[in-house]
Amino acid sequence: MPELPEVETIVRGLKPLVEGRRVESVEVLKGLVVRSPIDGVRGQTIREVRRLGKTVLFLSDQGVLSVHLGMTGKLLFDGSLTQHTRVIFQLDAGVLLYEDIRQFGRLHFAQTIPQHLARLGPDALAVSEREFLESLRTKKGRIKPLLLNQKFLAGLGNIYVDEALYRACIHPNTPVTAIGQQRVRRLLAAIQDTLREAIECGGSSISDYVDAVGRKGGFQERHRVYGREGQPCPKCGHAIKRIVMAQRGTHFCPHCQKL
DNA sequence: ACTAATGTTGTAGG
DNA sequence: GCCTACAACATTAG
Repeated sequence: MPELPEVETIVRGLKPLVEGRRVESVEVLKGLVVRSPIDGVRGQTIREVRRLGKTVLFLSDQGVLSVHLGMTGKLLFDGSLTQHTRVIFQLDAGVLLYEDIRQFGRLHFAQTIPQHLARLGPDALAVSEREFLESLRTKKGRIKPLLLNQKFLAGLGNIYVDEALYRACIHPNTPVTAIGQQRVRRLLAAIQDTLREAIECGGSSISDYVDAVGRKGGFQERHRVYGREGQPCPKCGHAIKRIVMAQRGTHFCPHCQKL
């Protein structure tokens, strides 16, 4: 799915298309992704589209529609219906489709920003060095699972954690207590550089990610470790290794990222 | 047939 | 409470 750069790309694409538009009707074709009623958006004018971590928020005067894309969720403006179209939002100009093959995504409508989103950590792009350092200092365990934890930092997923750790020369299994202040600073810089570059490229299209108008991203061509098992490290030429950590495929260079 | 896939959450055990 | 591993959710692709 959509991690921070992909969601950011979707939001930037949607903004000029749906802000100011009125939702004329909502049709739920298959309800698995909708766990609480979203009829409340009908008749609402979308004032703002915003990203919160990996969630897309549609703000109106009466409430908030939140869309988490799970692994295969898509928000498509003026797309055509497929067998995986789950929700149709008819707007006064154009149509917004929610599509989701695996249906791990979730849509909610509420008066205010939902509770579960209030528990998110600071946004990975916006967090200050001081906040990151102080929060990390109180944590235990290994660095990769910590970076995947949205309550610690919102926005990173499996691709960008591997890419950021590679750039910071930190082994994914490193105990967080073993990372000194300088290296923590370098890690945050690596995280934010990676995210900014990925946004510039329109995100990573690994399997089926596309933005709001159906365009693929380009950052997958710049991945240095993710999905590159056995291929040479761009820095030292050693073969990229793949292990399983935190139940996720984990890619790193055993020479550049030592424990 | 088996495995892995951009994510989150609940449960159990240390 | 914090941390880890595992299963579950549902579908597709190699």
